[in-house]
Amino acid sequence: MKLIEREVVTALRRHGYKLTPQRRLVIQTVVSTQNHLTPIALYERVHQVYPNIGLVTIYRTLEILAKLKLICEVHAGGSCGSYLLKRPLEHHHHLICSECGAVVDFTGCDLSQLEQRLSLETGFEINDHLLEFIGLCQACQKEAT
Amino acid sequence: MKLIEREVVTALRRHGYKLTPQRRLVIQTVVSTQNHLTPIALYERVHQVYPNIGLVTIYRTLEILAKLKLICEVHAGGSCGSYLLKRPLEHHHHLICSECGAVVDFTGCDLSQLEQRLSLETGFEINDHLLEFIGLCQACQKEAT
DNA sequence: TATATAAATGATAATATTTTTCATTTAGAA
DNA sequence: TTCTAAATGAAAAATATTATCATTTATATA
Ligand SMILES: [Zn+2]
Ligand SMILES: [Zn+2]
Ligand SMILES: [Zn+2]
Ligand SMILES: [Zn+2]
Repeated sequence: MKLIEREVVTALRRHGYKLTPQRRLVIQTVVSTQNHLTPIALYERVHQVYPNIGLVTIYRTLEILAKLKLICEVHAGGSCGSYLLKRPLEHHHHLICSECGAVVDFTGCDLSQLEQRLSLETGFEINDHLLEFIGLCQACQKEAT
Repeated sequence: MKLIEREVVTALRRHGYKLTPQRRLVIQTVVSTQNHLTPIALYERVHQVYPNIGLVTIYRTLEILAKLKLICEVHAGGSCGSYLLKRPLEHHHHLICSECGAVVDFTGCDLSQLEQRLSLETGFEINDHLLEFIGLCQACQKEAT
């Protein structure tokens, strides 16, 4: 068993979750791919070796792994289905209030240095980036007191 | 009519889309809120003043506005439903191949200066950030030739 | 202004995704 | 080995999104 796999398994155990063969397989699959996977893509892979598994089990296992912060969510390419007027038409990003959903735009991200470093280190041809800051707007800060 | 609203309307016209009362209302609503909205939240608002509107019209209008790049998508708080093992448990981000979904992790984002600037400028209390780079991995670059 | 026409709408159905419910099975403690 | 709470999977329900199609309408043009 890979070291990282053992770590995930141990974390599950430590939090009192049982280690079922289904969960083992989900973990094995997640550990052994470099790609991000949707619940359904994951289901299809696990299903190959364990045809009896239910899609719900995938959802439930992902839920636990997310709660224990053992997996990350990827946004690029997908859609969270929430939209906003593009106020400055130029390149900009958002500062978002997690409480009320208010959005403030900002320009001047300057990630070019980081981008160049990553390009060199990984060989990726970088085309775009996604940057958001999450916090509380002034109004929601006051309400929280 | 607000200046920005007129700009959106003009852009629609310029691309040959008809200006229906339904579209006007969707645009008005998007223009007049600082919050990001889901299709359904938008539907509920427009529905108040135009009870006959269909949810499909909201979807279709958003689709057009997105294609013309007149709206932005927001990810914070939502879920794109794609997951990945958290390989370094420390704070890190992702470099994602838009072609094959391969993900490379990187650390050292250093956004603290930008974060501080935004905090001062907007009064937000910033708690988190979302950062992803999107591009083509080496393998997919070769395939593209 | 009246007319023609392609585009847009909304009702409905279809598809896709995610969550609930519940009877049965099972991992792990004792 | 036995017991019990947790986990599973089938099925249904709830949500979200997209497709189909008859009807309506915005706009170009006569
Ligand atoms: Zn940027
Ligand atoms: Zn997202
Ligand atoms: Zn790739
Ligand atoms: Zn960071």
